[in-house]
Amino acid sequence: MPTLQQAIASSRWAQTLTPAEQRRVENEISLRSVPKGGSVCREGEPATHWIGVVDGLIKVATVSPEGKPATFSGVPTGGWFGEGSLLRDGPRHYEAIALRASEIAYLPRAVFLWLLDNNPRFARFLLVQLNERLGQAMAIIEHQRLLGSDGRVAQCLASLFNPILYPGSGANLEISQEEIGLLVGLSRQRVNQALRLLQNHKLLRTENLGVTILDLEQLRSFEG
DNA sequence: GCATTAACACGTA
DNA sequence: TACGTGTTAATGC
Repeated sequence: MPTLQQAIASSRWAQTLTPAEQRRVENEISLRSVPKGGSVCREGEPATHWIGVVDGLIKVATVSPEGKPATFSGVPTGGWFGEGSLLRDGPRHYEAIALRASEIAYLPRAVFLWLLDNNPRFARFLLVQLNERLGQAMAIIEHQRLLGSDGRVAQCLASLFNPILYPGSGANLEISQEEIGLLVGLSRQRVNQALRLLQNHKLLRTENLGVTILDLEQLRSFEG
């Protein structure tokens, strides 16, 4: 169970803060334990907080009117999201579900905007993050319809390992094959098959609980 | 063909 | 014991 200080220290943007800014963040941030399958935030509700994954794994998705889920991306430990809805000051266009028991941090909108207005380094961090997300979205659009299941698994893992968005993770990520399946919309067995194929191509190594990336670039451009 | 569910054995925390 | 993994067989689109 992480403390407030550990939660803040694990976030890269926190290192841009002045002592005074750090104090305000510590005072106003809140932590919540979300059980596996629990809701982190709901589609349609007003965006009141910036949301960080202190520990765990969540997926960000929408549900179509027919009930079909569409996953945008997974967010592992160390990731922060929801800045788009905060900047627009509108309702969230997506929901977030915990894929495993997770510790989630909520930073109030007022503090987020205050940091954005007063700290250029924080603003720069946000720009880099937004730009990186845009790149991810483009990659999804470009590949989604062209790739088979193996390619989608490769893309999903490559985005989870994005060193700019999620610096803490390193080359190894603790994620079960079932969790990957939930992210990309495939069965565990099919994910297992895709992982073995990618392992044969020497792009990654499967471990007992998780995967180690050997070649992020090749993984990102894998087309099957 | 391709993916899914169900079922089983195996290894590890 | 509980969980994740590797594998196979039957079923559906």
